[in-house]
Amino acid sequence: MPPQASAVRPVVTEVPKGDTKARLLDAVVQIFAEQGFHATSMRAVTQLAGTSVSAANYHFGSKEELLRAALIQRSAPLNDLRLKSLAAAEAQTSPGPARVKAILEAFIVPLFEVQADPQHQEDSGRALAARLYVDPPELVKKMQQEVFGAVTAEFREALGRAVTGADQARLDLALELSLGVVVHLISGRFVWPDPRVDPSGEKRNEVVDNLVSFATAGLTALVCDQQNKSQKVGVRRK
Amino acid sequence: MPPQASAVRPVVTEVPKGDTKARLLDAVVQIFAEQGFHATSMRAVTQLAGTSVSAANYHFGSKEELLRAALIQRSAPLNDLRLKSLAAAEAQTSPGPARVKAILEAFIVPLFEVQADPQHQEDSGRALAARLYVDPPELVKKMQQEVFGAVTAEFREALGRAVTGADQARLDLALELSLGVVVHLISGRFVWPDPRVDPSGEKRNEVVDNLVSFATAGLTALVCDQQNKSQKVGVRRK
DNA sequence: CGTACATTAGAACGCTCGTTCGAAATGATC
DNA sequence: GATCATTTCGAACGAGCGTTCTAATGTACG
Repeated sequence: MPPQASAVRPVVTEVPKGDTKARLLDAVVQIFAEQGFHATSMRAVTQLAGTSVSAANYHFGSKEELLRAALIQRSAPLNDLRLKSLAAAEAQTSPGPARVKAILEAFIVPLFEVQADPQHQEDSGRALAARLYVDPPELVKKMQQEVFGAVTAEFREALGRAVTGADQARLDLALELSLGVVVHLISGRFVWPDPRVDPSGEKRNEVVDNLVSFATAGLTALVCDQQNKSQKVGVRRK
Repeated sequence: MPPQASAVRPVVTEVPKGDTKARLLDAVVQIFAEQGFHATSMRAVTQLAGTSVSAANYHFGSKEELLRAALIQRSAPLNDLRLKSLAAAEAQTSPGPARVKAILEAFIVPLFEVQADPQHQEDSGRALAARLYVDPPELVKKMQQEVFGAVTAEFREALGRAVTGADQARLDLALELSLGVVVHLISGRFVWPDPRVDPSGEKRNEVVDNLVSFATAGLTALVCDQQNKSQKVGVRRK
């Protein structure tokens, strides 16, 4: 960064100008997604962004506010895509509610599509969302609700419409469990097919398909098959 | 190991004597389960254990070794209970493999039974296991494999016997997803019925029942209903 | 040119972290 | 009682953290 000043100066362009804020947002997303909140240091973030910690605090005020800004920015396209997919699913079966599988599809698939957005080369958008569900609560839980709460509520209502008669508590539990499946798959524990042996992403899509099927079957079993209420499991036999 | 030589020793009792190691193990489990590895400090642990950081390092050498010792100690009863339950499930349908639901039951329910062990008043054993799947990988992943790997492999094989013909990759994925459901439910994100309004634990057991049903339905959908391979989902429509 | 403004970098602050060290306790053995 | 290993503790070290302060940039307008 220092020795280009004299130069011919063909453009300037590239990275440097006033996009420090943008680079900081990119960097914090990337590191936070990989490491979690506690392990994400301002120095690591600013170094990755090619700037200084004081610049970061100048623009965002604090580490927490920096992360919040990044979350809001990054979650917007995901939220849009989810809501659009949900609307499409409901329109397809209108009048009448969408099928359960279509709803879950609208909830899950966008998580793996935003990744394909060429704007953000990394798949850190996904890992970011997962971190939100995985990091120690107090700090991050509020942001999670702030960023995803409204959209999740929409899906909850859509599911309620799709499976009339099921009691709300079981549906909430089922939705929570579905969320768990997604989070676990995203949170880096699962080893995805190597892009080099799966360039078309076909195998990755198959995994997503299976994920949707798994969640649909599980949720359906809880909220539709009411007879399983009788065949209890022998918990706490003592 | 040192101070049992004198034998008789009717009193002394209470907390103080040579059980510093035990108290440290309790403390590190409790805090790590709540906060994760990075947020767990030696000072917090030793303060909770009523001793000093130097004592902890004297007994265990480092923070990492302390956690490893705790994990090994705490996972042993869970592993035992799981394997015993699995053996019982397989014996019940012998000859011939156990049913899928029975296997998953043997895998999941013990997580919620060790908690009832009066020896360990806290339910931190569960949260501990969850942390293992949720904390940033590098440090903890090896411990996870070290502590749970063998038993998980046993269940994988049992499932392979139960659903003959399913391809291994899908079964692995399904098992991974089932694990995800459990982890998510355990990891503190889910708000359990308050023990004060549910003293018998009945509602908690109901949640566990539903958890098993969910996982069974999801897993069955992936590895048994082979026809769902055709009705693909529209991922990555671009 | 000079002034005002926004932006950035570097140094320093106070704090907590894991670890280490030396000196007190403690208890068993002679 | 003296000796010795085991155990515990307080103090300190160096490192990293988030944040703040100050000075140095560059840029736009009079």
